[in-house]
Amino acid sequence: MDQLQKPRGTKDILPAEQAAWSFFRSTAERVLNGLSFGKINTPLFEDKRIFERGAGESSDIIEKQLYLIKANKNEENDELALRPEGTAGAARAYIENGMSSQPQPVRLYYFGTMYRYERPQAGRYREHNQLGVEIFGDDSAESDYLAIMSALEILKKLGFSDFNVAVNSIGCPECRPKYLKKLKDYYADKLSKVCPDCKRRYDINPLRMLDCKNEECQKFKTQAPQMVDSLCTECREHFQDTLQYLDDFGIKFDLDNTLVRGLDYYTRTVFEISAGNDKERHSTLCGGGRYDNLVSILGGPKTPAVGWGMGADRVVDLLKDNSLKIPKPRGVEVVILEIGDAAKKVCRQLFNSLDKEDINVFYIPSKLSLRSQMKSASKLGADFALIVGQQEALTGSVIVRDLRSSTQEDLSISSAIDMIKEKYSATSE
RNA sequence: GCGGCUAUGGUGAAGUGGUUAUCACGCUAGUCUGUGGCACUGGAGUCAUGGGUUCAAUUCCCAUUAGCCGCCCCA
Repeated sequence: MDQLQKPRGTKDILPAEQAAWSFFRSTAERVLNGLSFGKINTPLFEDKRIFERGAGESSDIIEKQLYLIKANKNEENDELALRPEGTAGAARAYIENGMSSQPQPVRLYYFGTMYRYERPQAGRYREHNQLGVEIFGDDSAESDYLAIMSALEILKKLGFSDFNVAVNSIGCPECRPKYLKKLKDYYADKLSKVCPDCKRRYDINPLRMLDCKNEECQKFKTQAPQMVDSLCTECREHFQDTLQYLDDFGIKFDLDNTLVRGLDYYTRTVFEISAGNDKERHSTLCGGGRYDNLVSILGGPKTPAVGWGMGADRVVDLLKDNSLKIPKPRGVEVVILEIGDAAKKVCRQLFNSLDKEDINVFYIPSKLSLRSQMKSASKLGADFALIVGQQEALTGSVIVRDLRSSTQEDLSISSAIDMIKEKYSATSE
């Protein structure tokens, strides 16, 4: 038979990698629970209009990357789509579950897979895991700060110390169009001198022109109008407040007037976080911003909100690359080796008393030689082997062998139990 | 979606237009029969898939698939 392979851009997460993943998840949950975020799970797929309306039909994510699905083979329409991001679904859930009548702000977080049809590369998948938070119902800069701070806090607790935080404000539907017009007016008579990429950007996404690395374009960039100078009063004040919070709490950031996000629902604050050595932000770890109009676009009450998404796969990769300390899960701690039926009774007793103490004991009687049983014990990765054979059964003793140091001693049954108990009560947290 | 590079046992690597395709580690079976990680002896690869060129292809060519890099975009 042909061997089939996994779909492009997906991956298997094997047992060896699970420790890093659960470290990421448990750290994130601890931090977020501590900041009064509540966890929410939403469906993997939604009515595709949820995404279209929120992210914007012309955005790359919707236009080119959306996975459309049919409910079944006979279904004509593909009105469902795999979620390409988590915010729209969370906003839909906020509305549908009447969370607007709960005490505001409502702080939510989620963890799950996202789907985007695009060309895979390192740190870029068609199915990837994302951790995200959303804060609904507060338009103050406090929440912008809380959002950014919570992301950094998670990264710090994971052991990272060096990242880039880029912040910008892209204004609101009032002031943003005015700025874009200014920018295009500025470039209008320079189009012939600008690089081909920028010519293209002029129509599609003029803000990207500010980000051009081409040499010819540099001289125009410095003179170009800046978004921050074009913000309306409310937006400017909100942005200043946000930056003030970051300053006050000693969060280092770069103002980046070229920072724009790929989803249409963003307003005002936008930010991205990348690893310290990734100044260009080729591989963003976390990106987000404010989206004050999304809830009403999806048919809910006018509700300001801010949130972010974090690429779990990228963070986990980085954990491994930086060889940060990842707590190991408890495996087998003690193995009981029974040689001959005479030892059965004692072995049961040992198993029961250690199992009760929540020690991970592996006890499956085997007829194999002591030699091969020792081999298996070694392969199980146990710390201790308790060996009971004919002789021990007769004298009521047990051999306690420390498999790490290869030392062993002959103890009575009760002192053997006590010794093991002590080992694990002292070391286990 | 565009351009480029790559593809050899589980992993990492050699290598060749022609009889049994190397090496390390790992895995596995056994020897040593009351003591593991040592030692020794074995085992496992249709050289990504499908075509083509050739007397002959793992080695050359094409396509497909997948991975990686750049662009685009983003998590």
